[in-house]
Amino acid sequence: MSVAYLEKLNEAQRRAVEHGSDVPKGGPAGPLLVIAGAGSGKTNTLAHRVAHLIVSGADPRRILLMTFSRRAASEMGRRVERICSQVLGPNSAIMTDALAWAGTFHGIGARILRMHADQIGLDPDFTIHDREDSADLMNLVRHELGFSKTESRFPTKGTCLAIYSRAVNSETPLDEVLKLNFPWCSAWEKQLRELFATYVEAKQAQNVLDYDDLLLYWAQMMSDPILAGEVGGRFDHVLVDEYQDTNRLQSSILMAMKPGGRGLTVVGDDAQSIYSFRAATIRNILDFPNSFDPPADIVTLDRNYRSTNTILAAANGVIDLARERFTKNLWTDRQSEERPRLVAVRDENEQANYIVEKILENRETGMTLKQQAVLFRASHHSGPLEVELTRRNIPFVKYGGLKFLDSAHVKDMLAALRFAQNPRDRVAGFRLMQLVPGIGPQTAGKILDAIAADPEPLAALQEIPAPPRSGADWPAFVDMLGAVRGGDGWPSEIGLARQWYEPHLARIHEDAETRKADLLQLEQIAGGYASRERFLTELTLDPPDATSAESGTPLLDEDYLTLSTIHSAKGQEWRSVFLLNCVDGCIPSDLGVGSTAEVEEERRLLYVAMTRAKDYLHLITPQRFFVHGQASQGDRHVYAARSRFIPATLLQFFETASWPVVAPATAAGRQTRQIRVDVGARMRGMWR
DNA sequence: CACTATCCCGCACAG
DNA sequence: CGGGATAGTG
Repeated sequence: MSVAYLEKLNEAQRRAVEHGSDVPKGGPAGPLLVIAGAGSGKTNTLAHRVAHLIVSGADPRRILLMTFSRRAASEMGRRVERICSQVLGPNSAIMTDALAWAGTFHGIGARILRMHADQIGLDPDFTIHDREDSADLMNLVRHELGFSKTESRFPTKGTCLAIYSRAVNSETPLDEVLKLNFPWCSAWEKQLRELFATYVEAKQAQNVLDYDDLLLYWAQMMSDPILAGEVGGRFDHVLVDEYQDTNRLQSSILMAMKPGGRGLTVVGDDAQSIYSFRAATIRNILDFPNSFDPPADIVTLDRNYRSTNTILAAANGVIDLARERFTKNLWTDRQSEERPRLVAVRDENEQANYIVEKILENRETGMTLKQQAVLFRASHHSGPLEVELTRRNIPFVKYGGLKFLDSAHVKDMLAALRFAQNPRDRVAGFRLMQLVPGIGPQTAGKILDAIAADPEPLAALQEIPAPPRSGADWPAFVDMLGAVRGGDGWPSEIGLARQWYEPHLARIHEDAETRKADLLQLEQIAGGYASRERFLTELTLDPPDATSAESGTPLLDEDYLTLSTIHSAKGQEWRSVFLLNCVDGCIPSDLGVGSTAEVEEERRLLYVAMTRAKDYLHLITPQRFFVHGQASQGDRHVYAARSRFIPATLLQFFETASWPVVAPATAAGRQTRQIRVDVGARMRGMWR
């Protein structure tokens, strides 16, 4: 079959798209691995493959497409639809249910678990804990077991959860996880085991699942042959994007869904693997071909359509120094005279000034803000820049870091809704009750204990005598829960919760007014969902990931600059990219230099950042850093050196510069003189 | 027992 | 700097 849409693809892309086309009626082909380098048209190829399957007769309702984020899933859906409608006509009935099963592993897991809840002894009304909720529950259990008062310090709730999560996601026994990833916690193995056992029991008693459970329960479910057949048999084709960032548990699920690999396609790039902290392992992608007999077919996309040859040369230079590599270098025919720039500035404030100046210069030449982005390793690195952008009235949207849902008042509101949804959810109830004046941890705990055993916990709550010091606030609280639970439907019930909450908000927070605006925004968002359950689930699995300078979301037609962590920039591209803090300590992060594997991942992170750029790339190296943990105007600082991932041998790929450009030193030039010898770095170098 | 004041440790990336 | 444990007060 020769179809117009195939002609726009290059030879390798086309092989990936047409793989298995000889199988009749769009039936499942053998397993396929697509190694897709940065900017190689991966999303487009995958979209074409899905569309091609549909056009060839596959049922779109029987296609499962798993992406790394929800955003990627909906983008894929749009593209597939566009391609299909070109071929089949805009009103073709086949598309009405197009890609009903596109989403993240976690989102799909939640959906499958609710569908089969009764078959695996799960209450389908379960609520889902996000990471913070999970940590809170871990903390409750930690207290209960008396581990918060141990003589030497017991690991914090976050560390406990990280250990637990790592063990689950990497399918590794606890002792090994401790030895490999958390050696400083090894002494607590016995206590941790007890903690985790109690944590699991608590989750079950409370009818809550955490992120890991969505995968774990799904994987466990697949060990039953009947259920495995049912779930796996629901899909003819299973396609997974960003396969380099999946973990053992996810690959187990996949193998259980499609044991022979028929209908299975995975796409990824080992050079862009940056999620090992979530237990992702590139073994998944490397071992994929030989997990099957006969082995999977492999298609490699190594032509880059995104970046200029000079940017690509620099990026290839960086990744060439990686200890282990499995993919070939990318190539392009986009010629450019301009090499990427490596710019030394005095400190983070100068870095902000430099970037603002260049961004405005770019805009003068016709490049919109939307075509430009500033990337960074850690969310807080953009602090000084955000201040400067705000001061100069440059609109921006920031991805990554502190989120809308993390603020206390939003969490309070969600706790109210979640407790109404699932009154056995102790984390929600515990948080919520303490908002009532006169109720603290003790009272809240006792009330939760008292209602926990009752099959109708909210009814039991009505019967409980008001705590002595809570006065009229108690009946108001109980009434609110009843009203929200049995209220006149979604989304009006969120208004009931807000009306109850507002006086408490005003009492607890100084800046109640701005927080109130957030709650109204939450209510707006809530209106877009069909039910309370859907709202809570979707919000937990797909939290809004951007914050903007002004309150509220910026208008879509407005021009704005993108600020993003490198992790959140995955899969994206801009004409001009600036990378902040390209120095040792930031890239690699000083927290990530413990093992070779960690350092190698930091290198890939730099590679991912560099390959986001189409035409212009600036790596900024501030030479002086103000250290954390001092007053905002304090001047304790350290000197930083250029990232170790750009050694002298790679300087040939860059245009190096200092900024601001200074006049030759004069007697008065003392304050602006450039650093000529980084003595601090040399001294440190003596020991490495 | 709730609530506030103080001191100390540890710290990213995110579904 | 900010969460969290701890001490002190009403």
